[in-house]
Amino acid sequence: MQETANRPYHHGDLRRTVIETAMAMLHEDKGWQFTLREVARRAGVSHAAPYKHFPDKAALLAEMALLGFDRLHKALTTAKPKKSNTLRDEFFAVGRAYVEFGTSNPGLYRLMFSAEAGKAADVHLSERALAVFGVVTEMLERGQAEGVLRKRDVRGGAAACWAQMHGITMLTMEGLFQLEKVGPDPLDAALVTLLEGLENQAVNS
Amino acid sequence: MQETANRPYHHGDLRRTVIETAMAMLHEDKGWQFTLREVARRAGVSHAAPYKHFPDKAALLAEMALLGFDRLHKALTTAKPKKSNTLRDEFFAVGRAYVEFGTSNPGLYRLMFSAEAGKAADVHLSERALAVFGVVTEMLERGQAEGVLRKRDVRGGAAACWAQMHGITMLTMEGLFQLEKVGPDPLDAALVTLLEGLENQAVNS
DNA sequence: GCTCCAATGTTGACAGTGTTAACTTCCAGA
DNA sequence: TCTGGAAGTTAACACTGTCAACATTGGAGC
Repeated sequence: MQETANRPYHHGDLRRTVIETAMAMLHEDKGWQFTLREVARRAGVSHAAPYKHFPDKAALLAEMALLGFDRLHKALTTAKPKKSNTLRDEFFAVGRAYVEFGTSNPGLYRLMFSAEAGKAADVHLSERALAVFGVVTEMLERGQAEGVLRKRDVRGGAAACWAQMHGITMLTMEGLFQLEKVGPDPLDAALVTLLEGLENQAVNS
Repeated sequence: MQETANRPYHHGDLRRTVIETAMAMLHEDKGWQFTLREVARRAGVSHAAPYKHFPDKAALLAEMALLGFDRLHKALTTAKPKKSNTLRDEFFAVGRAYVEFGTSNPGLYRLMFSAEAGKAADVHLSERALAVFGVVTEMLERGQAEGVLRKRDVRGGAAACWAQMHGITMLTMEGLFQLEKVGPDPLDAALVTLLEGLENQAVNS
């Protein structure tokens, strides 16, 4: 991108390039920090060019956060087993996919839940962000319909699930779940505990 | 602090003042961002003075994070009911205190779990940070000893608890738990679900 | 009591950042 | 064909973290 020789004056698709470059930089430094000027540099464009596409750095962050929620949503839905499996399998598949997403995109995941990104636009209240929540809710509804989970306000259970997965993810990212203090497989332990709190005790032995 | 007239050349206790000022600024902007120069300004001291007490901004952040863990630890232990209450009461008291701490110190809480603070020194692996984990572990051990909680590797259960509380706290801070999507009292719902996942089903009805 | 030194505070500089304004280039629609 | 506006550039501003060189001081050792 650096050869200024034959590069046309107009980039052509700078908006997308900026986002992609920023995403790539987020992947390198897990500190989820990147500089707008460096993004421009890598895109082979002057440092003020991005401002023709984003009013603000915060706007770019918000956009990226939304993109992150899209990807997370996709990761969860594709992880969900197609065949009519037991709810337990689905539960673990989704849970593990959630944590997996976070730990393999720590910078992006951090950004998605950071104050800077959320403040700009109401990222977290957007449909794209809440779609993730929807995946969990659907799963619980199915569980209740099948009688595997106890009948309760689904929303509360979904909140518990979300919180649990989010918590596990962040603590794993921080390296806290690799501690011997936390036992051999804390991720599974946490998921089991959560699931058993949701289950219908009368049915499942 | 701004009157340069009678202020002595040496501040006397700048280290503490810097930390306190930074803490105060953290409280104002929930964005957990503050600038070293502004801290110095408020402390009535030149912009380079803090460098005589902290090698780095990261070092200051790390120190503040550790202080945060101390405060959280204290908040949890003082919230724990003194009288020999039921475990359930203790559980809810500690859980609510945890979330309460986070939501009333969002900047500090964010800092405590941010990558920047953790990277510098191994903040999260320090005894002061793990003391918080100890509170949860103790609680679960008591529960198992009393037969209220099912006997299992305590560490896994403690991991689940910690993750759940951390998750609830962050999602609450983000305003996600004020959504109608999430039901009337998501905090309690999440805690109940967690507790019932830990409980010994044979004993409790 | 005096002296000197190390700790503490100050000043000035440097590179780098986000952001804006004024200017250029170039494509698309009249 | 002409032209207006979208897209990119350059130059500047105020700000940041950090460092080196300098100033001030309280206190340890004589």
